Parts: sequence; structure tokens; C-alpha cells
Amino acid sequence: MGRSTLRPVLDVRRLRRDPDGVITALARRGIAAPEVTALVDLDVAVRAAAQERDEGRAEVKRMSKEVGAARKAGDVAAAERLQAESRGRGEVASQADARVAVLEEELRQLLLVTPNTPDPAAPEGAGPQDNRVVRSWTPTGVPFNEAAYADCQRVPHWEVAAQHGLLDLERGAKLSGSMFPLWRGPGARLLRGLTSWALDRHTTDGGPGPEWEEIRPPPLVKTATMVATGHLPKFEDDMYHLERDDLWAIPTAEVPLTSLARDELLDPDALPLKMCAYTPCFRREAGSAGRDTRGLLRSHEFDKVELMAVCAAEQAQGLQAEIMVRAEGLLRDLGLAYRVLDLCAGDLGFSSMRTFDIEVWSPGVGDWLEVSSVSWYGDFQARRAGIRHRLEGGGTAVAHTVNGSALAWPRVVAAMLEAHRQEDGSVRVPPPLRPWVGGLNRLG
RNA sequence: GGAGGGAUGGCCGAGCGGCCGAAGGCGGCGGUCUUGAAAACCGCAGUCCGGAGACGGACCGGGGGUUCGAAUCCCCCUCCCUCCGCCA
Repeated sequence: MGRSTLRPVLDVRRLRRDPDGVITALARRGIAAPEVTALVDLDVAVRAAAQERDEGRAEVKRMSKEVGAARKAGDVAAAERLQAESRGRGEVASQADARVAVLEEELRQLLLVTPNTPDPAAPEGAGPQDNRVVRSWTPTGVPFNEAAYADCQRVPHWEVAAQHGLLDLERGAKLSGSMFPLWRGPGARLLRGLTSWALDRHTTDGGPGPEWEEIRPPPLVKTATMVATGHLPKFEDDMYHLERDDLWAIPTAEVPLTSLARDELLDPDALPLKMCAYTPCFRREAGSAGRDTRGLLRSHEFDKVELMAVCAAEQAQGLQAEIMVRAEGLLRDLGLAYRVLDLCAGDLGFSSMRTFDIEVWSPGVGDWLEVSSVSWYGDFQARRAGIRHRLEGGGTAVAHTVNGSALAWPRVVAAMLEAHRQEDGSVRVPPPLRPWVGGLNRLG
């Protein structure tokens, strides 16, 4: 009988082969060595018990065949003697099996909450302050200078939005509570236009590489789907859960897109699987109440267009680079200054090996706002999700996954409302976006 | 919500206590034939775990049970399909 379909995460064999390497790698993100050695010890115990179980079962199988033969030969006495002996062996085997089950479950639970090892190329560091800025871009081509923004641009977007009737946060709160923005009129139109624009860009126009397939996944998913990407069990408090039907509201399209290939064995020529999806994203934001929550800075529900790829190991970093180019291309067309951060080991998300964040400058807020996070997960998620592919020379391998936002709209809109605000208070719509908002060239 | 029927390898589909890791087909790979391709014919080939290997074990939706022995029998769960009801 098989066991749970929820597999571990970190490759146990890697742990076995190179425990010191894993200890060193996880230390970079603050995991203490004893937590890793506990995993190694558990693995040794699992294998010892499994060997005992397997030997017992082999005996039972062999004897059972003899029972069949004895019966056929009409030797009832021999058959009964063998049956009795086999029964004893079977009991020993099932006791060993019970120990295996307990130990395996213990190991699995620990692995499920053990994060991925950072890529050696990820910068050293303990937290956000240590992230490295790898490049930045401004619409003028002049190096970024906070002082270069005019007074008319230094108005926070919630004021700009209120001025032009783009957002109705009070009524959003009336309907659903705070941090549930309600968009109206041209604001709603702008949001819809951005989504169509990005989807069309990624799924039809060239850009680097062949196009991405447009997907519209369900925004509510089962527990197994949330576990596959690493969002459960560790981050349960950040998720909306529908008790009655045991469904979870997705925090990002990454969740359903990754599970598209869950438990599948893919042909090599099907790779890379390149998917693009718009979805609403739901986040409880437990513990972040009052912090950076004004206007569109942080909300419980927002729209995002996501790019997600399932691929072979050697394709992963190229795809990560492609997603970066695509996400940055949108920001350039929107004329927004941005910078790219190479996240340090200590600030990396749970499942990630290497992540680049893209942040736009918000002159009204006076800060950089994260609008995209582009991550390479190695085989961490694919191992959980059971996504494998065949190899050209025969055999199989666990796939790699890569994804990134392109883009998360509320903060992009925030930056647009501020950076594109004119002397007269109106907001200029960037030309590339105009065909998607009915030719509208200004708000207000 | 009510009533039935299903879930088997990469895919489709047989099997319904031991000779079944599992017929057959499709798809894949390697040949033969061909100027080349197609067709036809012949052959090879499941996945996972442990092991240097020999080899051993697991896997027929998931979990549990019966049995010397389970894809096959029993129980529970999940999912899918059909019909009825309701409905954007």
C-alpha cells in the first residue's frame, strides 16, 4: 500500500549524501545545524526499519508461493506448517512497517517546514537591509534622483485617486472591511486595461522567447494544491480558508499554475511549460495591520498577472531572466522608475533558491514599492508537487519551477497616479496603455 | 440535494484470490524494408524506494481490514461520470 501523496521537499538523498553542504546552505537563512542533523538521524532510522520490513515481506512472499505449491501437491500438513510460520514472519514485518510509518511521518513533517537551500549566487545577508540592488532604470535615462520629482508628483496616490474618483476605499471597507479596495469609473477601467494589456503582451507579441499560454485558473483551491507550492502548512495564517468546503483562496496564481502539472510525468518536448494567468490574489496580511497599508500599498485582495514555468533544470535560469525582461518591459512602457533587488539568503521566501524583486518608485509615498518577485525554486516545489519529466537518454528527473509577477497592479497604479500627475492635477496615461483603456489619455 | 456507475502503466483499456507488474491497443525507442518518408513487419521498454552491485521491497484513486497469499473480497474516504432537482 502506498502512503501519503504529499511528498517531502528537500531531497532526502542530498541530505544523506552531503549533510554538511545542506547545513551550510540552510545556515545562510538562519536554520541551526541541529535541525538539519535531526533530519539526517531520522532518515537513517527510517532506512533501518524499512530494511527489516522488506526482508520480512520477502520471506512471506517466498513462503506463500510454497504454500500454493504444497496445496496443489495435496500436502496439507506442509501447507499448514508453512502458513503458521509465514504468519509469524508477517507479524514481524508489520511491526517493522508500523515503525517505518511513524518515523517517515515524523521526517515528512519536519521536511515540510524546512525551507529550500539558497542558491550559492544569492547574496549573503540576514534580512531586507542586506538585499543587493543589481540595476535600476529611469524613464529619463538619468540616474535615479529622488529630488528630481516635481511637487505635483509628490501627492500620495490615495489623494490623487480620491480627487478623480478612482477608488472608493470607504465603501470598500463598508462592504468587506479595510484593505479591500473598491475601484470605480476610470480607476476600474484602468485596472482592467492593465490586465488585458499584460496578458496580450505575454501571450501574443514576441518578447523574448515563444509566447506564454494564457490560463484562467480557479481562484479557490484544495489543500493539496496549497501544499504543493509550500504555502501550507507553514503559512496557514496568511491564507483565507473556506471552512465549509475546505477550500483556500489563492494568494497568487503561482499556486494553481504549479499544480497544473502536479503528479504528472512530462515528455521532454513539452518543456518548458510556459503559463500566464491573471487572477485575484487574497492575503490575510495577519500581523501587518496598520503598517504600510494606506491606499493601495497593501490589501487583502488585489489583481496580478503572473508568469509561471515548469522546466528542466538547465532551462530554469534562462526562464527566470526572461520573466525579468518581461516584467521590466512593462514598467518601462509605463514610464516608471524601478530598481531590481537580488534578495539575500536571509530574506529569501520559504521555497525559493534565488529571487529578484522589482520595485517602483512612488514619489507621493516617497518609497520603493515591490511590484514583482521573480523566483527560481529549483526542484523544491516540483518535488512536493510530484512534477517530473523524462530525460532524453532515458530515466526521469524532478522538474524545476520558476515564476514571477508581471505585474501586481495596485502598487503599479499607485506609482502611476503619482509619477504621471501633471501640474493641473490630471494624470497622464502612458501611451502604450492607451489602446487598452479605450484611448483614454488622461485621468481627471 | 436525491439515485446509480466508475477510478488499472505516458495515454486508452482488459483482468475480479496464487502462474498478474498486470493482456491488447495507442504513443515512445531500436531494427528490417525504402532514394527519403509513410505503411508494414520484427524487437525493446513501467514508476518509486533501499543497495556499489547481486538483488530486495513498494505501487492497479487514498486509507484501513480479511488471508499463508489481494488489482481481485470487506469497510471508510476522496475524486470523476450519468440521470433527476435547483440555478448564473
